[in-house]
Order: sequence, then C-alpha cells, then structure tokens
Amino acid sequence: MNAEKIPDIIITRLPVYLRALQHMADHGVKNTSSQELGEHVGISAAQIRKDISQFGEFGKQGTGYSIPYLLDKLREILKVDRLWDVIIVGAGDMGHALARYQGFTDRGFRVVMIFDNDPAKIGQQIGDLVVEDTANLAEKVQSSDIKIAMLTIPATVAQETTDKLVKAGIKAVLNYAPISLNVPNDVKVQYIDPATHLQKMTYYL
Amino acid sequence: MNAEKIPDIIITRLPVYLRALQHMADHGVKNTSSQELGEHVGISAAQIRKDISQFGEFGKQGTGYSIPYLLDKLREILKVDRLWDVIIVGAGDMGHALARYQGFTDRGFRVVMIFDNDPAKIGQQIGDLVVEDTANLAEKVQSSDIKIAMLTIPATVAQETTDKLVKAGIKAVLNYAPISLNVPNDVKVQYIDPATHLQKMTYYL
DNA sequence: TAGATTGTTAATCGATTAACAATC
DNA sequence: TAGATTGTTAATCGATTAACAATC
Repeated sequence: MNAEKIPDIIITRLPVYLRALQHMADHGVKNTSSQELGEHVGISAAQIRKDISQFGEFGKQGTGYSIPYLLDKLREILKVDRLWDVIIVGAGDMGHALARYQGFTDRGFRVVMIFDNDPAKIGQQIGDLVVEDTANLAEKVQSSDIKIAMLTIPATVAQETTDKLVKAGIKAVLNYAPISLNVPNDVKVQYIDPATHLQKMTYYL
Repeated sequence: MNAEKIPDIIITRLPVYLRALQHMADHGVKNTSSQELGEHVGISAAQIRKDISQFGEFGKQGTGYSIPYLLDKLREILKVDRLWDVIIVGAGDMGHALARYQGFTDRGFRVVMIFDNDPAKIGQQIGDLVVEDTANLAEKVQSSDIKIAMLTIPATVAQETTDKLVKAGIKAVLNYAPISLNVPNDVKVQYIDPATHLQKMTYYL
C-alpha cells in the first residue's frame, strides 16, 4: 500500500472495478486482464493498470489478474472487507426503498436504523427495522458509533439535519435530497439526485 | 452559444449550478456572483465563470449574474426548458419511489409509464400510473417517441433490457441496477448505485 | 520458447487556477 | 468616481495515453 496521496478520481473508479469483478466472480470467471476488465466498465486498459498499480503489484505479466485475489485487495483498500452500520434519515418512499434494498449486505453495508420526525411514521415497521424518532438521532448515532448516513428527507431540512449528523460523529453522507450540502473537510458527501443526472443527459439529446 | 465541443465535465456541473440557482430563486434572491454561487456548490469562482462563459456572456461586471436570466439560459442549454417524458422499467421498491417522486416536474421531466414483467404487478396502480407489461415496452416507447428511461430492475436482466430499450429508440438511461451497461456511442448512461457511492466514501474513513 | 500482459515511464492531453484588463 | 466582478489569457497542475522493457 502506497503512502502517497491517491487522486480522488481513482478512488471513484475502484468501486466500479470491484462491482465488475464481483460480477465476473459470480459467473465463475477466475482470471481477467486489464483489457477485459476495461471493456466491461468502459475504461482504457492502461488506465486500469495505472489505477490498480497505485496500491501494489496485484497482477502477473502474461496472465493478468486473479479475480479472487484482486477482489480481496480492492475490498481491503476500500475498507469494505468489513460490515459498516449505516442509518437512513427520512422514512418516505425513498427511505423505504433503501431500507428494503437487498444489495447492501454483500457489499459492505448494513442498515441498522431508520428515522423520521413524522409521528404517523414513527413506530412503523419497515423490513426488520422500526422507524425511530429523529429527536433521538444524535444520541443513537453517538452511542452506537455510526459513521455513515443516507439522507432521504426534503431539501428544506437537509442542511440542518446534516449539521446534527456531523455533530453526532457522522463522517459520510449519501445525500438523496436535491441540494448541495456544506460539511467540514473531514466529512464526505456523495450526491444522488435523479433529476440532476437526467439533466446532464438531456444536454446531449 | 458556442459551436465547439464543450467538455463533458462542464456539462456535469451545469445541473448543479441550476439546482443551486433555483434554490436561491425560491428564496427570493435576484442576483448572485460567481463567488457566492461557488460557495453554495463547493466550486471555485474562477471555474464557475469559466464554465458559464463557454455558452455566452451571461454576467455583468460589477454586479454578477441575474438569477432569473441565468436560470433561463442554463435551462435552455441543458434542454430542460421543456418537459421530457420518461419511463420507469421495474416496479419494485425503487421504481415505486421514483414513480411517486414529486421532484421531477419542475425540473424538466414527467414519468409517463412504468413497466414490470411480474404478472402480480402488472395492472397495479402507482400514483397516476398503472404498471404495464414489459412485453409491450418496445412498442410503447417507439410509438410515443420517448427518449429517456430509468432502470430499476435486477442487475441480471439490466443489459438485455437496455438492448431492447436502445432498439426502441431510447437515448438516455438512468441506471439503478448495480452493473455497467454496454450501449452505442449515441446513447448516454448515468449510474445510480448507492453501494458504489458508499464504497467510495469508506476509503476515507 | 513464444505469446501475453503487467507495471511504469515519458509524452500528450485536458482541466483548473491565478491574475488582470475591461467595464458595469 | 470608486468598488466590484466579469470574461479571458497564460501558467500551472493533474490525468490519460502510448509505448515498451520486464517477466510470467
């Protein structure tokens, strides 16, 4: 593992490689090359080799990469060789969908709590979870040492809720609210806003 | 409007500017500067000026940008000065959530159909829509000249469904399935995969 | 061995930033 | 007028690609 700073754009691509490799592994494929992986994810072979080589020499000349080995390494690098507890804030349609989503567990995440401030929703059962009162958010997050939150609340309350989460120790926010969030440097935010994504594509239509 | 090719990375930022400006406008703000807008979205003032100036001279020295005017221009550039019909393929939890999402209309999109191949779901009412049979997908898309689809189906069938959509004339796919899609050059894909987004952030934890 | 493919270097390409004349 | 802020140029910084020696 390299001690120098790895460019953020490389970190963005690693989960994509990981996903493609998991897919290949699921289909019983044992080895791959930068060429083949590149075709899968739409990235040049040279770039894939360069990206991966930032972290070590995981391939072999002549034969490429062992998929199980590279999977292990990527999971270790991305720290998803463990199971992270995450919370959902906002028990609307999107919060529901995420709470019931089956795709988290085998990729390193487990939804452990869901919150809402609507009395009609508090106490409601969603999958294995029971909707809790947002009033208890800070306390629960702090006492269970949770670092990751998914935000599925209206944009109007997204910033103030984020401030509370940050104070409670959250370091990573996956924000579904259509608004840019202000956070300290040591807190990461990723944005998922379908309209924003669609608006990028209409430019080309 | 400039005839030269605009870098894709600039197009990616425009919807973010648009969203922030709409937010300001909703709060009654009439003017802004590259400085102020930059603080809102976490991008340098120089970059914002450079991005916007690719498309024309929309600002005024000394006073900055008129928000209503810049909104108009950005909507025009991104082609969301109109209402695009979009379809949802997959009526699971995520498809449900998107079908009922209120945030599309005032940002240029209208969900007009939702499809599923599960007989138990076909005919079901979701908001104003009735779930239709995926078997009729190609025909319906073609006859109504729809260009945009959101994919909320399992990864296992995402590629074959995409192939059908592309054949039917779809040019933009917002893919919620956790898999990379292969499409012709003139078709755009955007990816929304919560696990991938989370995995990027765990690297920094 | 011959063929394939890595890891890495150097060259190229593209994006961001700093700075400032122009001007509202 | 004085202050503010744009649009743009040039400089810097960073990312991608091409090429190839090393080696499995």
